[in-house]
Amino acid sequence: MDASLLTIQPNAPEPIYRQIVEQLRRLVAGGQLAAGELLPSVREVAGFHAINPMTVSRAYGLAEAEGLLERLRGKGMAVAATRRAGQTEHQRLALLEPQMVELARHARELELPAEPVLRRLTRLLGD
Amino acid sequence: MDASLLTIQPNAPEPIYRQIVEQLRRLVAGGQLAAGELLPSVREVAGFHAINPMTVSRAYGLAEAEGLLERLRGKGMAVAATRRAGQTEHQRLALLEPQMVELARHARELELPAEPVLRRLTRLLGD
Amino acid sequence: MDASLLTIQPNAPEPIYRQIVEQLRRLVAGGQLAAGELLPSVREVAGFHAINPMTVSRAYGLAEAEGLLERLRGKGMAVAATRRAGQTEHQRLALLEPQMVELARHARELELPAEPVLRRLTRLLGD
Amino acid sequence: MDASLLTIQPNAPEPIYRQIVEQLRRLVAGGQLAAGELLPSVREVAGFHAINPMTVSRAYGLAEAEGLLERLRGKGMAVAATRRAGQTEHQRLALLEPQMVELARHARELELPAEPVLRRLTRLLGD
DNA sequence: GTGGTCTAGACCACG
DNA sequence: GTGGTCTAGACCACA
Repeated sequence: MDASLLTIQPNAPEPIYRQIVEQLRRLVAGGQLAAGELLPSVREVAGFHAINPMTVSRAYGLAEAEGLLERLRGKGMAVAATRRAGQTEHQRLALLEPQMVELARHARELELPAEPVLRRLTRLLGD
Repeated sequence: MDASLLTIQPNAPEPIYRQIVEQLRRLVAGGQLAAGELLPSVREVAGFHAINPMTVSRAYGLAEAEGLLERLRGKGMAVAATRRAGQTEHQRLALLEPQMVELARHARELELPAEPVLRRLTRLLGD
Repeated sequence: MDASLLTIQPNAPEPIYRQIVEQLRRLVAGGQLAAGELLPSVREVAGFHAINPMTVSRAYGLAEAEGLLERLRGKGMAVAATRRAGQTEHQRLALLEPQMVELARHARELELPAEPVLRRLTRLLGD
Repeated sequence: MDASLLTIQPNAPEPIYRQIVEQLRRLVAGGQLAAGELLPSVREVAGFHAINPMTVSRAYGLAEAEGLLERLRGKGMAVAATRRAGQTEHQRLALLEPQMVELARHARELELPAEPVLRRLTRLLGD
């Protein structure tokens, strides 16, 4: 995996370390990161995105704690071998559920009908 | 307007005062809060949702600073008279854009095709 | 920047947090605070002037909201990088306009001729 | 005296009742309101400026308390007979002192030289 | 170390 | 009745 796979927004309200952890979760669930695959080093990620190494380290640590990653001594962090890549589509969709619920609530507050929202999302998802 | 119009999630990562400000923005843009309409008092909102009055006051203050609300001395806060109720659908959709972009990015990270995401959202928006 | 650069008058009708915001505006516009410069920490300012940290925090937060300052996570608040230090003299003079208009109105109400007012101000500005 | 002599800014941070009291002080000191002169009624001022009668009443009450006005039974409020109209220029200038000091401080914070400030004020005072 | 959020409560200003 | 300001202090999040 390459450091450029991660998207970091330093000024987002979402803290950086959590941006990383959550992206890792999705990339593993979606199979873009296969079990056993080696992650870029803390220094590499930190350098590439110009962020504090401690922040990356913290993210890796949390991902390890939840069983997403595992530490390979002398080699770095890798996707945990126990992770079967690619959960079912249904399981992956469930990870998006909270965000979709919130989006729907906001659309309702804006008195937006479903149609334009779906049209715009169709375009965005089509990329 | 009634204090029950606001939805507060005390345990969300989003701070309460910002939840309020952002909901006000959407409710005003969507026309559910008309220009000139009086908002529930700080104490009323605080009591109803069992939060500290200062938290509500902070939200109202910020909304005033950005020109969304205005203070009617001795009467309370009202939607700013300069706010034309109900922007165009296009303008309201633009307020959802960042959230939709993020949702699409996450779906891509999960390697989810567009179809199941749109199907689920159609249901959620239909309510 | 040093905490002593700020002048706080605890008994002025102008609330403390706004005294701070407005001083920051002028100091940045005047170039005494350069873009990127780190501000004294909340605790430092609060301690130096014997006021509550939250009061300072509130001022910093508002200044950030209006794009004057930016948060450097873990390091503190700094003058926003987008702020070009030192606007033109004309722009800075415009920031004084409301106060000058009000002063002139009061002089007129007092039936004071221009001459003694200008003489006194010349002295005050000469310091 | 006519209600239109008073300038009211309902949205200024300065509370309305104090705007009135301070204007009365200056108009009396400057001689535009002569000792014994009758003021417009509370209702008249409130109606003309579209503000709450209680606010005007409070201002009149305070002005009476400090000996600026006096209540003439059945006739209304008048400038106190003991007020000699027109203090010396020096005394009137002293009433502007705090505002001039503050203006000078702000100019210094803006790194503005005396010359453009005085030039602008000359124009404003000349009206 | 940095700032952020929230609370509980006092007190003020305004109408 | 309304909102505003400030305090003291707890606790969290981030680097």
